[in-house]
Amino acid sequence: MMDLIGIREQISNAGLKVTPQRMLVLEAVSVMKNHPTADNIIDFIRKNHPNVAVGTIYKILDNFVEKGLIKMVKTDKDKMRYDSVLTNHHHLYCAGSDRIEDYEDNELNTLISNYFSTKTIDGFTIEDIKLQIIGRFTN
Amino acid sequence: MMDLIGIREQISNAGLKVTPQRMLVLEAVSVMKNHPTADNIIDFIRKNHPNVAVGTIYKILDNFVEKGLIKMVKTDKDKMRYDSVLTNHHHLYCAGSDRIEDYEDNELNTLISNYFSTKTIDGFTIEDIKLQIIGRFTN
DNA sequence: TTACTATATGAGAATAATTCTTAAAAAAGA
DNA sequence: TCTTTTTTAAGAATTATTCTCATATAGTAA
Repeated sequence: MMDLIGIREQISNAGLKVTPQRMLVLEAVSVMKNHPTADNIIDFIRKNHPNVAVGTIYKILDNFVEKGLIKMVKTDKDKMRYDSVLTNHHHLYCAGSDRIEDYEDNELNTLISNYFSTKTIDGFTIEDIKLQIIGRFTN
Repeated sequence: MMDLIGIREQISNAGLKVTPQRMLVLEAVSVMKNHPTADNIIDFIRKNHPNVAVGTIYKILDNFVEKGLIKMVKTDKDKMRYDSVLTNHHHLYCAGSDRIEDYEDNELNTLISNYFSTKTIDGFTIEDIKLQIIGRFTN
Protein backbone atom coordinates (compact mmCIF):
# COMPACT_ATOMS: atom_id res chain seq x y z
CA MET A 1 0.00 0.00 0.00
CA MET A 2 1.67 3.16 1.11
CA ASP A 3 5.34 2.57 1.18
CA LEU A 4 6.42 5.50 3.31
CA ILE A 5 10.06 4.53 3.10
CA GLY A 6 9.89 4.45 -0.68
CA ILE A 7 8.20 7.82 -0.71
CA ARG A 8 10.85 9.27 1.58
CA GLU A 9 13.52 7.91 -0.70
CA GLN A 10 11.96 9.27 -3.86
CA ILE A 11 11.90 12.77 -2.39
CA SER A 12 15.41 12.50 -1.09
CA ASN A 13 16.77 11.07 -4.33
CA ALA A 14 15.25 13.96 -6.20
CA GLY A 15 17.48 16.25 -4.15
CA LEU A 16 14.67 17.68 -2.06
CA LYS A 17 14.52 17.90 1.70
CA VAL A 18 12.15 15.37 3.18
CA THR A 19 9.38 17.15 5.05
CA PRO A 20 6.09 15.86 6.41
CA GLN A 21 4.24 18.04 3.91
CA ARG A 22 6.13 16.62 0.96
CA MET A 23 5.53 13.11 2.21
CA LEU A 24 1.81 13.83 2.38
CA VAL A 25 1.67 15.27 -1.13
CA LEU A 26 3.59 12.48 -2.78
CA GLU A 27 1.60 9.88 -0.91
CA ALA A 28 -1.64 11.56 -1.94
CA VAL A 29 -0.76 11.73 -5.63
CA SER A 30 0.37 8.10 -5.55
CA VAL A 31 -2.79 6.92 -3.88
CA MET A 32 -5.23 9.00 -5.93
CA LYS A 33 -5.19 7.25 -9.24
CA ASN A 34 -7.65 9.51 -11.02
CA HIS A 35 -5.41 12.30 -12.24
CA PRO A 36 -6.36 14.60 -9.40
CA THR A 37 -6.48 18.36 -9.67
CA ALA A 38 -4.52 20.48 -7.21
CA ASP A 39 -7.78 21.04 -5.42
CA ASN A 40 -8.49 17.32 -5.11
CA ILE A 41 -5.07 16.85 -3.58
CA ILE A 42 -5.56 19.76 -1.19
CA ASP A 43 -8.88 18.34 0.00
CA PHE A 44 -7.46 14.87 0.38
CA ILE A 45 -4.57 16.06 2.51
CA ARG A 46 -6.45 18.62 4.55
CA LYS A 47 -9.10 16.12 5.52
CA ASN A 48 -6.59 14.60 7.91
CA HIS A 49 -4.07 17.41 8.15
CA PRO A 50 -6.01 20.67 8.12
CA ASN A 51 -2.93 22.57 9.15
CA VAL A 52 -1.11 22.17 5.84
CA ALA A 53 -1.22 25.42 3.89
CA VAL A 54 -2.74 25.53 0.42
CA GLY A 55 0.16 27.52 -0.99
CA THR A 56 2.55 24.94 0.35
CA ILE A 57 0.81 22.18 -1.54
CA TYR A 58 0.92 24.17 -4.77
CA LYS A 59 4.60 24.82 -4.27
CA ILE A 60 5.35 21.19 -3.51
CA LEU A 61 3.50 20.07 -6.63
CA ASP A 62 5.67 22.46 -8.63
CA ASN A 63 8.79 21.09 -6.97
CA PHE A 64 7.80 17.55 -7.81
CA VAL A 65 6.98 18.32 -11.44
CA GLU A 66 10.27 20.14 -11.81
CA LYS A 67 12.16 17.17 -10.40
CA GLY A 68 10.16 14.70 -12.46
CA LEU A 69 8.53 12.92 -9.51
CA ILE A 70 5.08 13.53 -10.96
CA LYS A 71 3.74 14.81 -14.24
CA MET A 72 1.19 17.31 -15.37
CA VAL A 73 -1.60 16.14 -17.62
CA LYS A 74 -3.01 18.45 -20.24
CA THR A 75 -6.72 18.29 -20.64
CA ASP A 76 -8.94 20.21 -22.95
CA LYS A 77 -11.19 22.00 -20.57
CA ASP A 78 -10.63 22.42 -16.85
CA LYS A 79 -7.67 22.79 -14.59
CA MET A 80 -4.27 21.24 -14.26
CA ARG A 81 -4.12 17.64 -13.21
CA TYR A 82 -1.33 15.53 -11.82
CA ASP A 83 -0.19 12.04 -12.53
CA SER A 84 2.15 9.84 -10.54
CA VAL A 85 2.49 7.15 -13.18
CA LEU A 86 5.76 7.86 -14.88
CA THR A 87 5.89 5.03 -17.37
CA ASN A 88 5.22 6.05 -20.93
CA HIS A 89 1.49 6.04 -21.40
CA HIS A 90 -1.32 7.84 -23.17
CA HIS A 91 -4.66 9.13 -21.98
CA LEU A 92 -8.30 8.40 -22.72
CA TYR A 93 -10.44 11.51 -22.37
CA CYS A 94 -14.18 11.34 -22.04
CA ALA A 95 -15.74 13.84 -24.44
CA GLY A 96 -18.67 14.42 -22.13
CA SER A 97 -17.12 14.57 -18.68
CA ASP A 98 -13.96 15.16 -16.70
CA ARG A 99 -12.97 11.54 -16.68
CA ILE A 100 -9.45 10.65 -17.76
CA GLU A 101 -7.91 7.20 -17.75
CA ASP A 102 -4.46 5.93 -18.55
CA TYR A 103 -3.91 3.92 -21.68
CA GLU A 104 -0.80 1.82 -22.03
CA ASP A 105 -0.07 0.11 -25.31
CA ASN A 106 3.44 -0.95 -26.15
CA GLU A 107 2.51 -2.10 -29.62
CA LEU A 108 1.28 1.41 -30.32
CA ASN A 109 4.41 2.94 -28.80
CA THR A 110 6.53 0.81 -31.07
CA LEU A 111 4.47 1.69 -34.11
CA ILE A 112 4.84 5.40 -33.45
CA SER A 113 8.49 5.36 -32.59
CA ASN A 114 9.22 3.34 -35.70
CA TYR A 115 7.33 5.85 -37.76
CA PHE A 116 9.25 8.79 -36.35
CA SER A 117 12.59 7.04 -36.57
CA THR A 118 12.43 7.47 -40.34
CA LYS A 119 10.23 10.55 -40.60
CA THR A 120 11.65 13.80 -39.28
CA ILE A 121 9.83 17.05 -38.65
CA ASP A 122 11.49 20.04 -40.20
CA GLY A 123 12.81 22.46 -37.60
CA PHE A 124 11.76 20.32 -34.66
CA THR A 125 13.46 17.74 -32.45
CA ILE A 126 11.04 15.27 -30.92
CA GLU A 127 11.46 14.41 -27.26
CA ASP A 128 8.20 12.72 -26.42
CA ILE A 129 4.90 11.82 -28.03
CA LYS A 130 1.62 11.43 -26.23
CA LEU A 131 -1.76 10.50 -27.60
CA GLN A 132 -4.97 12.12 -26.51
CA ILE A 133 -7.64 9.61 -27.32
CA ILE A 134 -10.99 11.33 -27.09
CA GLY A 135 -14.25 9.42 -26.95
CA ARG A 136 -16.83 7.89 -24.68
CA PHE A 137 -16.54 5.43 -21.86
CA THR A 138 -19.09 2.69 -22.19
CA ASN A 139 -18.96 1.72 -18.53
CA MET B 1 -8.12 37.13 -46.60
CA MET B 2 -11.17 37.84 -44.50
CA ASP B 3 -14.14 36.34 -46.13
CA LEU B 4 -16.85 38.11 -44.19
CA ILE B 5 -19.61 36.36 -46.05
CA GLY B 6 -18.10 32.98 -45.25
CA ILE B 7 -17.79 33.95 -41.61
CA ARG B 8 -21.38 35.09 -41.49
CA GLU B 9 -22.43 31.83 -43.03
CA GLN B 10 -20.45 29.70 -40.61
CA ILE B 11 -22.11 31.39 -37.65
CA SER B 12 -25.53 31.11 -39.18
CA ASN B 13 -25.05 27.48 -40.16
CA ALA B 14 -24.06 26.67 -36.61
CA GLY B 15 -27.50 27.82 -35.55
CA LEU B 16 -26.31 31.01 -33.88
CA LYS B 17 -27.59 34.50 -34.49
CA VAL B 18 -25.21 36.58 -36.51
CA THR B 19 -24.03 39.58 -34.51
CA PRO B 20 -21.18 42.02 -35.10
CA GLN B 21 -19.43 40.73 -31.97
CA ARG B 22 -19.57 37.13 -33.16
CA MET B 23 -18.27 38.18 -36.55
CA LEU B 24 -15.34 39.89 -34.88
CA VAL B 25 -14.48 36.91 -32.73
CA LEU B 26 -14.62 34.36 -35.50
CA GLU B 27 -12.64 36.62 -37.80
CA ALA B 28 -10.02 37.15 -35.10
CA VAL B 29 -9.56 33.46 -34.40
CA SER B 30 -9.34 32.73 -38.12
CA VAL B 31 -6.77 35.43 -38.72
CA MET B 32 -4.61 34.73 -35.64
CA LYS B 33 -2.85 31.56 -36.59
CA ASN B 34 -0.85 31.13 -33.40
CA HIS B 35 -3.31 29.37 -31.14
CA PRO B 36 -4.29 32.55 -29.34
CA THR B 37 -5.37 32.69 -25.72
CA ALA B 38 -8.66 34.32 -24.80
CA ASP B 39 -6.63 37.32 -23.75
CA ASN B 40 -4.87 37.55 -27.12
CA ILE B 41 -8.23 37.52 -28.83
CA ILE B 42 -9.63 40.15 -26.50
CA ASP B 43 -6.68 42.46 -27.16
CA PHE B 44 -6.89 41.92 -30.88
CA ILE B 45 -10.55 42.80 -31.05
CA ARG B 46 -10.50 45.65 -28.57
CA LYS B 47 -7.68 47.37 -30.39
CA ASN B 48 -10.20 48.38 -33.05
CA HIS B 49 -13.42 47.86 -31.15
CA PRO B 50 -12.83 48.91 -27.55
CA ASN B 51 -16.55 48.79 -26.86
CA VAL B 52 -16.84 45.01 -27.03
CA ALA B 53 -17.14 43.58 -23.52
CA VAL B 54 -14.64 41.02 -22.24
CA GLY B 55 -17.35 38.77 -20.87
CA THR B 56 -19.04 38.80 -24.26
CA ILE B 57 -15.91 37.51 -25.94
CA TYR B 58 -15.58 34.71 -23.41
CA LYS B 59 -19.17 33.75 -23.91
CA ILE B 60 -18.86 33.82 -27.69
CA LEU B 61 -15.77 31.63 -27.55
CA ASP B 62 -17.75 29.15 -25.48
CA ASN B 63 -20.61 29.27 -27.99
CA PHE B 64 -18.24 28.56 -30.83
CA VAL B 65 -16.51 25.68 -29.10
CA GLU B 66 -19.86 24.17 -28.23
CA LYS B 67 -20.99 24.42 -31.85
CA GLY B 68 -17.67 23.12 -33.13
CA LEU B 69 -16.68 26.28 -34.99
CA ILE B 70 -13.38 26.43 -33.14
CA LYS B 71 -11.46 24.10 -30.86
CA MET B 72 -9.73 24.39 -27.52
CA VAL B 73 -6.11 23.46 -27.14
CA LYS B 74 -4.57 23.05 -23.73
CA THR B 75 -0.91 23.09 -22.96
CA ASP B 76 1.04 22.02 -19.94
CA LYS B 77 1.08 25.18 -17.95
CA ASP B 78 -0.64 28.31 -19.16
CA LYS B 79 -4.15 29.13 -20.16
CA MET B 80 -6.69 27.93 -22.63
CA ARG B 81 -5.96 28.48 -26.27
CA TYR B 82 -8.17 28.43 -29.33
CA ASP B 83 -7.74 27.00 -32.77
CA SER B 84 -9.78 27.67 -35.87
CA VAL B 85 -8.23 24.98 -38.01
CA LEU B 86 -10.78 22.25 -38.29
CA THR B 87 -8.88 19.81 -40.44
CA ASN B 88 -7.54 16.89 -38.51
CA HIS B 89 -4.13 17.88 -37.24
CA HIS B 90 -1.76 17.41 -34.36
CA HIS B 91 0.34 19.81 -32.32
CA LEU B 92 4.02 20.40 -31.76
CA TYR B 93 4.70 21.73 -28.27
CA CYS B 94 7.97 23.36 -27.37
CA ALA B 95 9.23 21.89 -24.11
CA GLY B 96 10.86 25.16 -23.12
CA SER B 97 8.36 27.82 -24.13
CA ASP B 98 4.74 28.57 -24.94
CA ARG B 99 5.14 27.94 -28.60
CA ILE B 100 2.68 25.61 -30.30
CA GLU B 101 2.54 24.79 -33.98
CA ASP B 102 0.22 22.69 -36.07
CA TYR B 103 1.43 19.43 -37.50
CA GLU B 104 -0.41 17.82 -40.38
CA ASP B 105 0.59 14.38 -41.56
CA ASN B 106 -1.85 12.26 -43.46
CA GLU B 107 0.45 9.29 -43.58
CA LEU B 108 0.49 9.34 -39.79
CA ASN B 109 -3.27 9.73 -39.61
CA THR B 110 -3.67 6.70 -41.83
CA LEU B 111 -1.23 4.68 -39.78
CA ILE B 112 -3.08 5.44 -36.57
CA SER B 113 -6.55 4.93 -37.91
CA ASN B 114 -5.50 1.63 -39.42
CA TYR B 115 -4.10 0.57 -36.08
CA PHE B 116 -7.29 1.42 -34.24
CA SER B 117 -9.52 -0.12 -36.86
CA THR B 118 -8.37 -3.54 -35.67
CA LYS B 119 -7.48 -2.77 -32.08
CA THR B 120 -10.29 -1.81 -29.77
CA ILE B 121 -10.08 -0.33 -26.31
CA ASP B 122 -12.17 -2.12 -23.76
CA GLY B 123 -14.99 0.02 -22.44
CA PHE B 124 -14.19 2.95 -24.66
CA THR B 125 -15.42 4.22 -28.02
CA ILE B 126 -12.88 6.31 -29.85
CA GLU B 127 -14.07 9.52 -31.49
CA ASP B 128 -10.85 11.34 -32.19
CA ILE B 129 -7.12 10.98 -31.67
CA LYS B 130 -4.66 13.81 -31.32
CA LEU B 131 -0.92 13.63 -30.90
CA GLN B 132 0.97 15.93 -28.62
CA ILE B 133 4.47 15.96 -29.96
CA ILE B 134 6.75 17.51 -27.36
CA GLY B 135 10.25 18.67 -28.17
CA ARG B 136 12.34 21.62 -29.25
CA PHE B 137 12.07 23.95 -32.19
CA THR B 138 15.40 24.35 -33.89
CA ASN B 139 14.48 27.62 -35.54
C1' DT C 1 23.72 16.66 21.01
C1' DT C 2 23.82 21.38 19.75
C1' DA C 3 24.29 25.04 16.67
C1' DC C 4 24.20 26.76 11.96
C1' DT C 5 22.53 27.78 7.47
C1' DA C 6 19.71 27.06 3.78
C1' DT C 7 15.37 25.84 2.66
C1' DA C 8 10.52 25.10 3.50
C1' DT C 9 6.21 26.38 5.58
C1' DG C 10 1.85 28.97 7.16
C1' DA C 11 -1.19 32.59 6.67
C1' DG C 12 -3.32 35.40 4.12
C1' DA C 13 -2.95 39.12 0.62
C1' DA C 14 -2.51 39.72 -4.35
C1' DT C 15 -3.18 38.53 -9.03
C1' DA C 16 -5.11 36.51 -13.14
C1' DA C 17 -8.45 34.17 -15.65
C1' DT C 18 -12.95 33.25 -16.12
C1' DT C 19 -17.92 33.24 -14.89
C1' DC C 20 -22.00 35.41 -13.32
C1' DT C 21 -25.74 38.95 -12.96
C1' DT C 22 -28.87 42.16 -14.75
C1' DA C 23 -30.78 45.65 -17.37
C1' DA C 24 -30.64 47.37 -21.93
C1' DA C 25 -30.06 46.47 -26.92
C1' DA C 26 -30.51 44.04 -31.02
C1' DA C 27 -31.70 39.93 -34.03
C1' DA C 28 -35.09 37.00 -36.39
C1' DG C 29 -39.72 35.99 -37.31
C1' DA C 30 -44.75 37.13 -37.92
C1' DT D 1 -43.96 47.18 -37.90
C1' DC D 2 -44.31 44.64 -33.36
C1' DT D 3 -43.07 40.77 -30.57
C1' DT D 4 -40.27 37.35 -28.63
C1' DT D 5 -35.96 35.56 -27.74
C1' DT D 6 -31.30 35.97 -27.64
C1' DT D 7 -27.29 38.69 -27.03
C1' DT D 8 -24.53 42.29 -25.13
C1' DA D 9 -22.15 45.65 -21.80
C1' DA D 10 -20.48 46.56 -17.46
C1' DG D 11 -18.65 45.37 -13.67
C1' DA D 12 -19.08 42.46 -9.53
C1' DA D 13 -18.03 37.81 -8.04
C1' DT D 14 -15.66 33.64 -8.11
C1' DT D 15 -11.89 30.43 -8.69
C1' DA D 16 -7.36 28.90 -9.25
C1' DT D 17 -2.90 30.00 -8.49
C1' DT D 18 1.11 32.81 -7.07
C1' DC D 19 3.40 35.85 -4.00
C1' DT D 20 5.23 37.81 0.41
C1' DC D 21 7.50 37.43 4.46
C1' DA D 22 8.06 36.16 9.20
C1' DT D 23 8.67 31.83 11.47
C1' DA D 24 9.87 27.00 11.65
C1' DT D 25 12.40 23.01 10.26
C1' DA D 26 15.66 19.75 7.79
C1' DG D 27 20.11 18.46 6.89
C1' DT D 28 24.82 19.06 8.09
C1' DA D 29 28.85 19.90 10.62
C1' DA D 30 31.07 20.45 15.00
